[in-house]
Amino acid sequence: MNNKISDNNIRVRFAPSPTGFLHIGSARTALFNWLYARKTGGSLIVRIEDTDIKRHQEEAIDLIMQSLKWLGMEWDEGPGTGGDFGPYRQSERLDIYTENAHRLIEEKKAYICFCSPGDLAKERELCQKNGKAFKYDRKCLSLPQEEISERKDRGEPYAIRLLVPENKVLEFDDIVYGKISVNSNTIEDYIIIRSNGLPTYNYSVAVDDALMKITHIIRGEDHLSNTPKQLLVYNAMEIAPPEFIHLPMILGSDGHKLSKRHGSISIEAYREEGFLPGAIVNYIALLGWAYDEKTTIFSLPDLISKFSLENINKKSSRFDYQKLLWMNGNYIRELDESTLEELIIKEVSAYLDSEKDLKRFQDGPDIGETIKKITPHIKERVKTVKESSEWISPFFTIIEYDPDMRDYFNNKALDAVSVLNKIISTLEPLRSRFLSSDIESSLRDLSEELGLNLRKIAEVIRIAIWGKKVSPPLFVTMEILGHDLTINRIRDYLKIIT
RNA sequence: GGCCUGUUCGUCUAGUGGUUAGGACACAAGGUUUUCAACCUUGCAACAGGAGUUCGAUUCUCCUACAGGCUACCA
Repeated sequence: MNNKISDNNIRVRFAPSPTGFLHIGSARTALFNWLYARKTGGSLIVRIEDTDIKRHQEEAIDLIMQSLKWLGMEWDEGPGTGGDFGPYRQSERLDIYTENAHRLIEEKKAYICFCSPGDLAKERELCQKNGKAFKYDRKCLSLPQEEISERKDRGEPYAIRLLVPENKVLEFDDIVYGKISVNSNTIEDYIIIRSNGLPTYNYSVAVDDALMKITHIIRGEDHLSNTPKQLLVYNAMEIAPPEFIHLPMILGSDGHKLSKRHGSISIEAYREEGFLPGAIVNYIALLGWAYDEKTTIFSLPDLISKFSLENINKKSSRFDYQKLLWMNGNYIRELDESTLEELIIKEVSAYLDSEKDLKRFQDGPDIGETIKKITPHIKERVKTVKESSEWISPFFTIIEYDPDMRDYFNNKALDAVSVLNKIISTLEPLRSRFLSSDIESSLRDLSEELGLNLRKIAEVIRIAIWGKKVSPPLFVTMEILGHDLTINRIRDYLKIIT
């Protein structure tokens, strides 16, 4: 995809399992891998871990890669991209796993197991009841060779287990979490190849990382406890393990695992909600990483130049939608006008098409033109692109006055009817020059004449022409609406309140 | 249950053996203002608890509590 800047051999990988959309947590993992690769001039490998047939969804692969690209990340090797260490889908590497497993059997580092999952589950349950830790009892380790051959020939299903050495200290130095050491006795002879021939995660991941010459494994903290098991595979294969960098988890606002009940968790959903990729990247970069004591806004190039593994922290963080919103508002304000216009045009057009309840004008104002005019005035008022529809749609639709807007002025010491009539006569002469500056000065004059402050006058007009208590800046709004529509809406409103 | 990990304002975080423990979001008040925002000012608010080491611990060690992860023929 792109030529390596320098051949320093740093190789990192992002290895999603295609079970759905790319979600927040995986996106952060991908981001840190990508940043590290770009920072060091190394390579980012994308590998699809699709060995779970039940949960596998073919479409998810594309969805995930689309989201990565949308966020601004590209990779150097992967499915569809190619590379010297492929294939990059585990489902296409099955032979590699079984070949290696059989070699391990020959080397007495693994063995065949005929125990049925059902029996094992029963035993496990029993242990749990008695409060004891279950560990596979190696029943099949001592099976005579003839029996193994015989049962295999009979077609009896079997799995392959890794022979875990006894009482060995498994140690690694995680760049984030420091020295981690576990006694091998706490690990059972876990299955590396299931009876259906497919490898299990802890085995295939280690085989692939080893064979793909991954030098730095950057992944979620949920894999910290799995690492010793994978170390066992490296040891068995006699390959030196890579560096490990575990990232603190991203939790929901209540401190529990991020899930749908916390709101949107997929990057795709945030895209649809009108979030900008830069804002999302900026926000998730700050979950578990900080550059200094004050900087919060980072462009992609900033992140690349400032990122370092040493600044990753250990504490899991909670996803704060409010802060993401704030961040997004920030990015919207910083966006150049024409890009923002395009986004808003797309959003508003889709909105007008999809909302069947809206009554659109037959030959209403031009969407593109209108949005160009109003964008500078709403860009600092919206936090997502999606919100722009609410601010803009009354330009193109017949407004409905809901009941509390109808009698809004009833209990106010303000004669709305007479004020509105005066406003009409003030505005009518402006027909040929219906510009916000002229509108404003005429209304200021009127305000003085009536001894009524501009705020009140604006309030009446706003409700009459917009049907809401909140609108984009009023005089510009009137200008864009145009003389006739403005006057007509005021007249309509008058009819309703008299 | 066993194993592994973590704990600074409500949230994201900075930080150090001696600091008025800093910033950001959120919240509150004020300013600006045609509404709402944006913007500016100010405020609120934290070192989980207990022992120890030390002249001195938020910082180092241990224990407890709480939280998270792994403990599958899921990844």
